[in-house]
Amino acid sequence: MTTDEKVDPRVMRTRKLIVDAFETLLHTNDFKNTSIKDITDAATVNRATFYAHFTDKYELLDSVLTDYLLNNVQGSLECHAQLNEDSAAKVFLAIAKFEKDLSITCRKSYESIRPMVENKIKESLKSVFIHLIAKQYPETEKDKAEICSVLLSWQIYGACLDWQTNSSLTAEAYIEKAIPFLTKGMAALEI
Amino acid sequence: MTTDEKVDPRVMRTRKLIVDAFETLLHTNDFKNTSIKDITDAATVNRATFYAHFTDKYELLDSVLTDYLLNNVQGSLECHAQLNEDSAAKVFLAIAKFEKDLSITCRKSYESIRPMVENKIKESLKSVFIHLIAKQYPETEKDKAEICSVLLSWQIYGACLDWQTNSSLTAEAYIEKAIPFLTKGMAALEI
DNA sequence: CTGATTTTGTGGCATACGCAACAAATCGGA
DNA sequence: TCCGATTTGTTGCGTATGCCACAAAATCAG
Repeated sequence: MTTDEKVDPRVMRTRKLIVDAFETLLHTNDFKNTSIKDITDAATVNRATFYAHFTDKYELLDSVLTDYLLNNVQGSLECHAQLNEDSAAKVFLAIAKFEKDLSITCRKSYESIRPMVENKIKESLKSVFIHLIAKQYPETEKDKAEICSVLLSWQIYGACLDWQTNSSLTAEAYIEKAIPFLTKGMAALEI
Repeated sequence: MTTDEKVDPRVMRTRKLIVDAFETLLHTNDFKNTSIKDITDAATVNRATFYAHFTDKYELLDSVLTDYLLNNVQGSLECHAQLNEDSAAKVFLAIAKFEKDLSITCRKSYESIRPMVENKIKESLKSVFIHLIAKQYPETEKDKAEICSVLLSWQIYGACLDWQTNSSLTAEAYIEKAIPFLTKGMAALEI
């Protein structure tokens, strides 16, 4: 499944230098005021080399977010997970943790990257649900599975945002109250 | 004084990778049982690249020791230091600390590298004293200055070793008792 | 708005590094 | 002792990175 073509060690190394420097910079600098030169200087990498890896800083950010979501959100589910209250709750908690971590890691940048983060999260959630549905209800038509996944991802992200801004409950308590509304929607897959 | 020719960032980087990996390896591996491949694997650097930086692992060790001594022993003296009891004591304490640090850092390797360490320390001490003498007694003939420096360096290294193995005094107390013997020798420079 | 300055991409050329292969040297066990 | 297996240096070639210069775009001060 995972393409493990051998990668030149130099490529991995400079990529890591760039990503690490980027993440460190976001602790103290606003994303939108961070130039490519700032990043490459911090990474002790030539500016031209940056462009051999990423087209611009947005692609770099995207890559960082993708990696993190892959490891933490999609990784929060066992490979044999089912689509049910349990997995929905796990995903909710993973997203909540992800946003908290990110708001700390990126301090100064969080507001300017939030829209991109929101998109990435919903993409990631959609991907998770499509995968689960295809495994559990293989006969479901593609459109239906996609729409169901999109709706679930919007619900969960919306719930997460609401929890952060309006709720005084713990994440666990919040999702428990929200679960019924999610499962009712999922049930439509059974028809 | 210090030659600050611009160095290719790649050279600095891989050199640091090699040195860092080497120091880390010495925590757990005996120097004499550590192969070049062990070092380059830990450094994620190609074996051929190692030979572009060092001729063998002895030169690597030498380089590490030289750097450390330059920063810690020779650096323990102000640039305007005089050759007197005070500077001799400072150098003694710096060497004592150096050997202690090294015995911790190199755990498993300390015994197998000790002879090399001893030579490097005495070279470093000799260099320090020659420098001090040349500054303070510029008219001293070269041979005399060298001989005096050699004798001082052997005295001090011997004192350090004796303190480590036989003495229960603190380093500060030990050197205080030893100082008179050093200064008597130094006095011969004034003749 | 204008002009100056900074940032952004891109390209060519020089250099350092990765890789595979090799012979010589060293090591370790019958 | 000898033989197989590592380790050691070395080489040629392909690739990634560094460096420099340049023009276009973006930013900023007046």
